[in-house]
Amino acid sequence: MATESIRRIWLIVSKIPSGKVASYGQVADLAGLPGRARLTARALKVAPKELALPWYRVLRSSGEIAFAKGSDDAKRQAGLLQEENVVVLNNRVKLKSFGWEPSLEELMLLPF
DNA sequence: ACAGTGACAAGTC
DNA sequence: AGACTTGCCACTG
Repeated sequence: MATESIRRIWLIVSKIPSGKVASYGQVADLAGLPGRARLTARALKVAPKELALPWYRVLRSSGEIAFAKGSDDAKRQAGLLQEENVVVLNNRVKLKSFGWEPSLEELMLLPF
């Protein structure tokens, strides 16, 4: 069974809007877990696929896709992002253009 | 108990 | 642009 922290991370990820991306650290922060970027990575790895989380909208703080460049996982992620009109060049996304900046209302809806 | 290992990040050089 | 270091902590052997 997933821990409370893991479930909070899943909740945040589910709120990243289509066409936008967030970093592992940002997701952890929003989940009330500052400094826990690696837990975000773990949470995505163990997430049951029935949740259908938009895991591919989560990138490194640099905007890079976390998977090794050229790997099947990286290619799949880039493809999913481009379907949402997010531009992926050389395994990375420009956070300046596509980074998610949650509005106040969105933050208010969070359960903490 | 203990050492390694992560879908990471920020700081330093 | 890289390469390293430290901090994070759940999980695994």
